[in-house]
Amino acid sequence: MNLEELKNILRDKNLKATDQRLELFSIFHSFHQPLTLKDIASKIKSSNAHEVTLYRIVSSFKEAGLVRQVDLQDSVPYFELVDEKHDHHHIVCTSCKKVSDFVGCGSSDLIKKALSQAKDFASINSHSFELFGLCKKCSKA
Amino acid sequence: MNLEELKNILRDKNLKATDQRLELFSIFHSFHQPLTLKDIASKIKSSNAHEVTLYRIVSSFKEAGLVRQVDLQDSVPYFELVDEKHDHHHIVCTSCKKVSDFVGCGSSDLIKKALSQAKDFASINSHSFELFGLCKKCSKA
DNA sequence: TTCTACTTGCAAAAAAATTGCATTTAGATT
DNA sequence: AATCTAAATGCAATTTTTTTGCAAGTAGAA
Repeated sequence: MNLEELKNILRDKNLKATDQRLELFSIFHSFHQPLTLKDIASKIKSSNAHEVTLYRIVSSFKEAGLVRQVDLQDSVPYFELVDEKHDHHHIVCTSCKKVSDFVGCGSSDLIKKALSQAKDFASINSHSFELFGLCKKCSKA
Repeated sequence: MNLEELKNILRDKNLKATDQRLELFSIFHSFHQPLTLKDIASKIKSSNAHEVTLYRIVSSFKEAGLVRQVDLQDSVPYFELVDEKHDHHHIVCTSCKKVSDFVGCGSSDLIKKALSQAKDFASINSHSFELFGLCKKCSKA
């Protein structure tokens, strides 16, 4: 997604394209991995964005469908850009917290299977799938 | 798992089998669905367990591997008993928060696939997989 | 029954998230 | 370019959630 597309999305949601929103978006974009609010605060500290503002921006991005909240079993919420194109998930090292990606969890078959089991559900709109283990470094140590 | 097995597990972890721990376990056992700390507090209110104690018990159960923390995208942490036997996951209605189960996400194949993609990872020990959608009631409304 | 380490209750603190309001600003309108 | 208005931000304060320290209580071993 480029700057113009971003501005259009924001405009559609009645969100103004402020410097801080653009900076936050570009941080997400350049790190493309899940970030905590503290991660974001440390990276954005050049400008003097207030912590409350980060909460509000992240929450508006979530509502706008730009950002998704991810649970990496680390007791703090992580956030990352929504990537519609890829069925993209995470592998997390429970020791050093390193995060790698993987693609293709085959969710469409699983969703069919799940709906056939759970007769009381009509449709599935999203899913989470994360793997937890040890990276090679931590595995040796 | 019966009472004796539970006591043995607690004993192995140097955890004493107190009334509150046994009651908390039986709550998890009888509801067998993910519960928040508030859920637990409301169900246990017969006895006068202090909120802090619930935090501590849940956290000790987590460390003991009895309980797992589950993210249902509801901004509060949920907890449920670990069920080693079943590869057991949740379908959550994003409207009314109803939770159903489904079994068999085929994680072993996915883990193989993921490890072949993420060359920097040695092993996977656990995974999360939850589906979010609409139950039939909310779908009609 | 006694003893000791683990547990709990209570109060308090720390951390995380939310809210109200005055000021500022993006971007539409003139 | 100047003006206007709804939305955004900063700041202070509050609320909610989670953690901590310590004295008193208790499970379970000796």
